[in-house]
Amino acid sequence: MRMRPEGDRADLMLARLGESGLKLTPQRIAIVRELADDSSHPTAQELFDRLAPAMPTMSFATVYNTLDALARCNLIEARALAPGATRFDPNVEPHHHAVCDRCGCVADVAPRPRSTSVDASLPDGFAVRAVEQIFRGTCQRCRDADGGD
Amino acid sequence: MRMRPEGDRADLMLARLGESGLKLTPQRIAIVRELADDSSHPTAQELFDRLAPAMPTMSFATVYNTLDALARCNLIEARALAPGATRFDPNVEPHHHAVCDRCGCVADVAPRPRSTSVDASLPDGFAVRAVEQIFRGTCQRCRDADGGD
DNA sequence: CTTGCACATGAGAACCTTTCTAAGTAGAAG
DNA sequence: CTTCTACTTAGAAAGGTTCTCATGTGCAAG
Repeated sequence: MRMRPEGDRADLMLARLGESGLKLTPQRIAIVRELADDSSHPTAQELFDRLAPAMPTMSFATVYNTLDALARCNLIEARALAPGATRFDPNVEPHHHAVCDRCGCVADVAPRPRSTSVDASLPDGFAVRAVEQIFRGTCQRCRDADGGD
Repeated sequence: MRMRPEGDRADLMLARLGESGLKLTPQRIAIVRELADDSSHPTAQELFDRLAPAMPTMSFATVYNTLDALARCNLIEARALAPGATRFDPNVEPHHHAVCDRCGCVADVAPRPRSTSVDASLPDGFAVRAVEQIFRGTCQRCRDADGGD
């Protein structure tokens, strides 16, 4: 994974969306641009709130429809990292997550080379597609806040 | 982890609940007995449905309150293994999960000895409390069904 | 140009999951 | 018996997600 100039990933996602036979409507373009370079793992509500000022008539249905279409094209992944709202991740390369118990923030964690080897005692006949790791704990900010107030 | 005679784990959980100053009401006893020896990771709804025939007046609030109390006492854990309803797990020893993409069933996976060593590139200052692993894929049943129909 | 069609959108309803509230109940303490 | 506290209940309310359906838009066919 290397650095990309801004907008590059959004353009790539839009191109792939188009190739899949989906129309590049203003709403879809706005959602893709909002999400493409965002590593904060936003919820549908958060995306909607950010887009609302620029597109006041957009509805939740469109946000969910677009996120669903992006997920089908393997351009984003929907993640259940904690109870509550689903989070959407534009990073589809294998990687893991650190989730703060207190504030709920999510950070990407690079995979370890060996973490793909599956020698765990899986159920008989279970065909593994992916291995997800979630590191639960407390982020720097929350630890600081804890000591401070 | 070793085999336990039936009811043993339920009794242990009830004893601990009592020690925590909580009353052992019929509702709580029923919920604990239903959950204690169940490794299917049921949702609140599933528990409610199973208990309803025996306790027709019980409400969801009681199910959630009890699950919350059990979680606070570290007798169960609430898990977000997929988008949708939270699942409740009576196994509080460190372990991982295999989740079927198709039917959503969940099976426990014994932890690997080395899997607790955290040499991943975590965010600066992140204090790890626990490492969760989720193996995503397809269970035997769904693979068989796929070939069969 | 007009018509028809397939696809998208928008607004709100509907649905599911979870939490909250108000009122009632049971049991222990005095 | 009275009082106090904890618990339960039913339903309302609050999030999150999906569905419905009328409307709109762009394109292809006629």
